[in-house]
Amino acid sequence: MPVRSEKHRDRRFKMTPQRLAILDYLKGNVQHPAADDVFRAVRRKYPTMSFATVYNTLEALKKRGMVKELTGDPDKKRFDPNTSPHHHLICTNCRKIVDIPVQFDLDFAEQYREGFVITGSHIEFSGICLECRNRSRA
Amino acid sequence: MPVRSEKHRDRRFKMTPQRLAILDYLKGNVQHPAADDVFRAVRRKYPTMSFATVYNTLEALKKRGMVKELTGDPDKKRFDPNTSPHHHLICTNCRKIVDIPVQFDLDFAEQYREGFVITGSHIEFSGICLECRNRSRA
DNA sequence: CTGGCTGCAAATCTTTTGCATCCTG
DNA sequence: CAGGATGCAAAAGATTTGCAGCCAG
Repeated sequence: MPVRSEKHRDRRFKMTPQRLAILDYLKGNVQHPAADDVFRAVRRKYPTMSFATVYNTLEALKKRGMVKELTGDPDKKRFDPNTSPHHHLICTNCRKIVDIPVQFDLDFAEQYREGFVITGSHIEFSGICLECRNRSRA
Repeated sequence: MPVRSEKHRDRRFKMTPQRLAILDYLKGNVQHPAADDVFRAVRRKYPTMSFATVYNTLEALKKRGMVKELTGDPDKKRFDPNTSPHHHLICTNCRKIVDIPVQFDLDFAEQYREGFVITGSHIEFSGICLECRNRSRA
């Protein structure tokens, strides 16, 4: 993977007002928003913001490693601006997702790799959040 | 969770020809098929099989713990008839998913649980499968 | 200037739902 | 026979795409 292409990619990442607004919304956001959340939030400032731009921007950010796409919510794609290694804990009731900034040793025997070259790992803990427990008790 | 309700649920699980065909297709299947895969495969024997029945049946099986829904593929819901505890390795290129029948110690400090009661965990390893490596090399 | 970006709408894809009819238990 | 299950079609969501015009670098 030549450094040249990396440079080119970054040079060609135009900082449009829309993209700045999306980046601003994502910065420090720990809600793990879906494209629709981003769209609704950013549209307040930019009423002409379109879905296509949101999807396009999220895809561009994903390619550049600036956000990660989450798979824990089976109903829609959600995004995480926190790109440092961490895991997730998701409420099976309300789909809230929180970060678990803990490292685990996840090495396992070659024999189970089925010819894959392993590039990463991610743990998805499931559970019920405090709010949902309180709600169901009411 | 009263035993009574469990009995009722099972008693009311009617074994229709369609459901038997879906169960037969799923049995021992290690492809982690999506609803569409199930539909296309089972429709060969039952040309009148409808999507609604496939989704309905998969949902019913999921409720009864007979299949598990996977989240590793962000494009669609996939199902796993292997209900024994295991993890997954997914090819980031072709989305092939293989089982990793290894146990890990995934305990972590209370302080990170954010008030959740944890009910489960699942590791998603990512990588590139042999076929995709060979293909890209060609 | 120019190639990438935006907005809008239409198209795709996946999954869900309403409802009349059917059939398992 | 009753209530759950099926099939069909339409609806609902989420995501993608085509394209003409726009603008950041």
